[in-house]
Amino acid sequence: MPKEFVSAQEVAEKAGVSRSAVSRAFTPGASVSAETRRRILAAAEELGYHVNHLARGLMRNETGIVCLVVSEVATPYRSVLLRALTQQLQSAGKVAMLINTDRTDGSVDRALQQAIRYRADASIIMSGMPDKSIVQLCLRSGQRLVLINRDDDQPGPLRINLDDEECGARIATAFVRAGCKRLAFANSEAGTPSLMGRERGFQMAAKRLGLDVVVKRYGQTGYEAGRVLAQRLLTLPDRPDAVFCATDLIACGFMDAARHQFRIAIPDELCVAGFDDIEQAAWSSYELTTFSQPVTEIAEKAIKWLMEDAPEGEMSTGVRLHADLVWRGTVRGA
Amino acid sequence: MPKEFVSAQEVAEKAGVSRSAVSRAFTPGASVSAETRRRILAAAEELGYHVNHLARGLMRNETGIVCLVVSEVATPYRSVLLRALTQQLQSAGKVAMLINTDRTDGSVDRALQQAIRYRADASIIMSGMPDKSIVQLCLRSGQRLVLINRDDDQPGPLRINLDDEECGARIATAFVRAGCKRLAFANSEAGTPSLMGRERGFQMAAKRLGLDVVVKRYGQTGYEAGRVLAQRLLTLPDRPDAVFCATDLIACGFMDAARHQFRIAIPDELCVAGFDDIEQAAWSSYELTTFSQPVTEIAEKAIKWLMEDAPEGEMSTGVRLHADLVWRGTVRGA
DNA sequence: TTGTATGCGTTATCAA
DNA sequence: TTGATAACGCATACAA
Repeated sequence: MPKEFVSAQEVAEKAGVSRSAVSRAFTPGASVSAETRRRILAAAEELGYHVNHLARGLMRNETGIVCLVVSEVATPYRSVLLRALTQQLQSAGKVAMLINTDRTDGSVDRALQQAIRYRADASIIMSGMPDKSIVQLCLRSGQRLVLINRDDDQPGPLRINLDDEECGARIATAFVRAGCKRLAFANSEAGTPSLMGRERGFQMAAKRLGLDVVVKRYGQTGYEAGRVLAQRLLTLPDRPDAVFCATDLIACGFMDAARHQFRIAIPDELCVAGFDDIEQAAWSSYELTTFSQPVTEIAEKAIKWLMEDAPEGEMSTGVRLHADLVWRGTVRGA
Repeated sequence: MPKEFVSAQEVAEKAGVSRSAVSRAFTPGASVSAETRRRILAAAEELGYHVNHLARGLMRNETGIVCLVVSEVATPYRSVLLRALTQQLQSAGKVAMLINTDRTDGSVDRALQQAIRYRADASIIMSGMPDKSIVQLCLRSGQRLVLINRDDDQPGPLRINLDDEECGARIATAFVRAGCKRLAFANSEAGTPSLMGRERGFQMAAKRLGLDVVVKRYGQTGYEAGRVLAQRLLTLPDRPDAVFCATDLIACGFMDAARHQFRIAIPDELCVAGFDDIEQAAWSSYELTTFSQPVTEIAEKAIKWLMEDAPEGEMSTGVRLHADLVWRGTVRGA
């Protein structure tokens, strides 16, 4: 039980070489003869030796650790993004350290401190916003930072965002083309830049098309919020005939309330659209028209950037990706 | 940009003390005077110093890292379990390293090798089964292992399982009490011990009650499998009037097909039950009667065990937790 | 190609 | 309570 891990020293002795030889045998591109290398690997295999990445990180100033900072991992969209990131991280030879944050103050800051303690090569932030000072500290320490869907203007980190405003505009046009007159936007109170961007784009496009939008905001971005928002929007004297929901989860809650509680037919009496394209959006109980988050592309951009030698290109200022509109059954006249 | 992390040495110089003093200031329970400690912490704060956990782990033979080995993170049940584990890990002062596995051969083994390379204090396996030899290696290295929902009999790791067979029996009884005569079980081809346990318990209890069970297995444990299984079961000459689905996702797919494609009323013409109690099971489009995975309890047991000083109690042989039956609307006569 | 010597940032031991 | 010194396991500059 209290037996320790086997070290390079033991392998060296068993293979009858020096420990530097062992080190070289496990370093790609190092200068070792084929025969020595073979003997060392055999000894290592037999002893169950595995390079200590902590010690290696100490020497190389590169740990291979990438911190993933995220709240609400259990949410469909978040977990899909998490999967894409960890998978691509692994393919790139890195390893993911997962840090859960909550809505409390300083939660993200504490996560980044953890990243620093483990000397992570980079951190990818999917929730919340870190304090400027800690961002500066990370940057000074040579750690790379990626912010996903958190609009921010301080230079240094790579910022990956979507064309949220444009999406809002596109779905507004689609609603109008479907003959809808009374537009509504069902948002959460979270007020993150992406959510507000969708709201803004939707509202402005509607105004351009000569329509007003009634906006309600409630709770978080989940199913329950959708139910409550349905309650508030569908009891209005001038009931909306088209609703753009800030997330798919909100849309699901909204649709369930609309159908089962208000007996409203979708899309005949009410058009609905969401955002994220979570798995449930494709389920036949919903068949939700929605915008798809380009998760794979997001993960690619993030990891490519943090693997680069000199990330000081113009890319580091931020990239804006396109979210495709996925036509399903909740908006008339595809 | 190429500026390095700040070390204890720099803090020591700034505070006018030795680096051992700095080390002690950051070690709970070490012997430092209040005044010295204050000065050191002030200097550290100003310089942005954070203890290097890699170096600390090297000395202490304890890294604080716990590896989470899992496939299909993006699945509702898995992501909820993942959240519970990471949260409780963090509360316990540990940090989670997430390793994604797939169905390919040796995937879990490679994950555990990664755990060894980073000298993880423990690994928690939620998917697949590692090879005996690598399990032995982990154990010999002093690494603790937890297997969640993977039945296995080799001693050493803590094994956490549910009372799957008993759940199968309980829902069989409920179906019979609801007046159902033609029982079916919708399983995946994955054939994991937990899935097979549910099938076995269901089947045996039905036999005791004088009924046969028609079993179909297809695909993985997701929504699509449920749709296909509905196709196969609901077109049978002697159509089932009660189906126990191995997972909630299968149940959702099954119900959607039953309702929208076969126009079958649930629960009037068909009773359905699932397993996991994922969030969607509570959505009003499903209101699925199901068994709830005691995720919090699972995480508690796992983390308590791997934090213990001497885990050599009888607990290490394995624990079996109880899954509650959550009554909703898809089984008649609650 | 190989071995020797040195350093990475920390904690533990010991003497003061 | 404090400081000097020796590890921890590894990678690399340098000499052979």
